[in-house]
Amino acid sequence: MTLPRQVILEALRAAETHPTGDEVYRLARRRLPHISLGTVYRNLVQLSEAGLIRKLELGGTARRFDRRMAEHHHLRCLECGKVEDVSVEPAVGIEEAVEAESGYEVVEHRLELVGYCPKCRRPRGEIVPR
Amino acid sequence: MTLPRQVILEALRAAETHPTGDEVYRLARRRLPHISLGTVYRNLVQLSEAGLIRKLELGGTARRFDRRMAEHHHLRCLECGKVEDVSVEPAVGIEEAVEAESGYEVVEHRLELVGYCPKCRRPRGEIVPR
DNA sequence: GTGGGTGCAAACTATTTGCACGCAC
DNA sequence: GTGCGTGCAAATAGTTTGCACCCAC
Repeated sequence: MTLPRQVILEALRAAETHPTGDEVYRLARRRLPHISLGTVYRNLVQLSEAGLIRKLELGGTARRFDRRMAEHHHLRCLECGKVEDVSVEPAVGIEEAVEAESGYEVVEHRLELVGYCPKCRRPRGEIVPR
Repeated sequence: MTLPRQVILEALRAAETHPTGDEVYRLARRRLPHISLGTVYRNLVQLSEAGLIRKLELGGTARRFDRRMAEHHHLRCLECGKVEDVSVEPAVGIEEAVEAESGYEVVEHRLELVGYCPKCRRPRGEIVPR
């Protein structure tokens, strides 16, 4: 556990959000101004392989990283890009059901809800094509 | 509806899979050898905005496109990258539940299962770290 | 002749990788 | 001195965009 790795892990754990690699880089640079983007990505991969953080693959272009390890799901705002956790677990038994149907060995499932967060919601009745 | 657009749409509709932009490009080039990647992407965006195809944002690096417009979910093989449709709908009422909990306006939800397809599954009992 | 669509190439975003160096052991 | 981790920069993957041209109207 080197210093850059420590800083990256703490930055991620302190973050309210689910930062992208680039955001982690910016956070880490506050404490280590000379840290490189390569180091950040290498450590994010390593930390997620070590089971200390979780690598998310949600919609949108960038990957995000999550300090929570427990199984949970995500809610993403289409306007500001913020990603929040959702506590509901609606898909109990889904993996087994799909295994039986498809012949796949199902490892994991991911549920992502997308919409507009309270701040970015349009006032009622206003219809804006997006 | 120009010829390239027609070819792209038909390529996608004929495809068994959920091709990435690049795969659509390769398929389209069979009939239009001089078509450009830019044209393919522009038309994929346009077709999805016109509601003729669906743009998927699943895990993994590339975006995929889907000829099916009805709401459904996906099963992705971690080994060969293939993406199949899943017919189960386990998340009835989830959008409303999450709206009530979070204050978001939920537009859509996406469920993705990941695992290993019948071809890529390891034989029983063999434990291979991946 | 105007406008949308095209091919080509360059730009762009997010991520990964090659390489030389440096520090801990 | 060996080896892992680092900073830097270049490479890569996937997608988007600028530009000049062409063709239908």
